[in-house]
Amino acid sequence: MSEKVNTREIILQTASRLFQLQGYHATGLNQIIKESGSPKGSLYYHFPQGKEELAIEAVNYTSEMIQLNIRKILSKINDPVDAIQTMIQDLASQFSSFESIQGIPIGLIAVETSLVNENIRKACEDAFDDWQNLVGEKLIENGFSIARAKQLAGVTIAMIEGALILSLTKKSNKPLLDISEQIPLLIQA
Amino acid sequence: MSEKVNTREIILQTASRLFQLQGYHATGLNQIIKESGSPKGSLYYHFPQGKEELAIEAVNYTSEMIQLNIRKILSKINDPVDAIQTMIQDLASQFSSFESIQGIPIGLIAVETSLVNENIRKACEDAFDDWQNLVGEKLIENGFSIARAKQLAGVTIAMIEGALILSLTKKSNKPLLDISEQIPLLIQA
DNA sequence: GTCTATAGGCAGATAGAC
DNA sequence: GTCTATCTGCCTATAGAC
Repeated sequence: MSEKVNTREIILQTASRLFQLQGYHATGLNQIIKESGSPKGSLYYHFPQGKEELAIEAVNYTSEMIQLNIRKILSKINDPVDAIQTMIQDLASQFSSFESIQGIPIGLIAVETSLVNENIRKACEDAFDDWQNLVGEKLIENGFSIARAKQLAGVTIAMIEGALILSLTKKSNKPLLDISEQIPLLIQA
Repeated sequence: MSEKVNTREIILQTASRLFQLQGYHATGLNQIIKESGSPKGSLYYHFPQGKEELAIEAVNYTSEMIQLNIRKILSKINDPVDAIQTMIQDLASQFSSFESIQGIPIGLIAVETSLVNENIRKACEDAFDDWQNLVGEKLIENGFSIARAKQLAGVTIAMIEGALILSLTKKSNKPLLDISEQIPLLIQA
C-alpha cells in the first residue's frame, strides 16, 4: 500500500551487495549509506547493533535469494546430475557479464569472520547448511541413501565455493565449468 | 654467520601468519609490528611500498611453504590418488590442533582483493597455478593426458579450497575428509 | 638499518534536533 | 522514523633522530 519504499530493505540490499563484492572488513558503513542514499541515523535505527547486525541480516538475505534460485532449478530439472550442472553453469554464465556474482561472497564473509566473530560465522554456517539440505533432499528423492546424499551435497557445495574462488582469482569461468564436468563422476548410482 | 636474526624475515613470517588467519583488510600494520616486535620504521624500510608489497611477499612466502609440503608428499607416495588423499588428510589433521592452518588463507586474500587490487590478485593466481602444476605433473607421470591432468589438478585445488572454507565455517574437519573420500571417483584411468 | 612521534584520514558509533 | 554533527579511536604512511 505504501508508496514509500522500505528504507530498511534498501539498506539491506545495498549492504548485501557490497559485502558480497568486497567482504566484511573492506566494506564501510559510510559506503553503505552513501550508495543506499540513507543517512547513518536510519541505519542505526533499523540495525541498532550496527555493522555486525547488518552483516548477519545481509548473509541471511543473500542466502534466501540463493535458496530461491536453487529451488527453482531443482524443481524444474528432474535428473539430479543435470540439475546440479545447471546450477553451476548458471553461476559460470553470470561471470562474463558483470561483477554481479552471487554466492562466493558468503564464503568470503565466512572465512573473514569465522575466527573472529561467532555470530556472523553462525549465520554463514546456517546458509551453507540450508543450501546443502536442498541439494541433499534432491539426491534422497533420487534413491541415494541419506548418509551418502548428505555427503555428496556437502561435497558439491565445497566444489562450488572453491571453484568460485578460483574463477574470481583467475578472472575466468573455466574453473566452474571444469567442476561441472566432474559432477557425473561423483553422482552415480 | 650473523647471530642477528633477519628482521625482514620475522616481519614477513608474522605478516604471513596474520594475513592467513584474519585476511588482508582485517590485519593492520600496527598488529604486525607489535607481534613481530619490529618497529614501524623497519617495516617501511624493508617494504617501502607498505601494506600492498608486504601482502604480495606474504602470499609468495606462504605459497612456497605449501609447495614444499606438496612436493614432499608427491615424492614420497607413488599412487596419485593416495598422494592427494594424504595431502587433504594432512590439512584435516592440522584442523583439530590449533588455528594454525595453512592454505585457505590464500583463498581468503584472493577473494578479498581480486576485485580491488590487481597486484595482490596476480600473486594469488600465481600461487594457485603453482600448486595446480605440481599436482598436474604427478598425474601426467601416471598416464593421464596433459589436458585431463590439468583439468583434474584444477578441480582438486578447487575442492580443497572449498572444503577448507566449509571446515573453517563449521569448525569441523569433516568437509575435508568428505572430499578426500571422493578423490578415487574423480581420478581413475 | 633501527626506532619514535606524529600527521592526516576514515572507521564505527552516538547524541540530539526535527 | 529521518537526518546531521560530532566523538573517539585506529588505520596507513611519513619525517627525521639516532
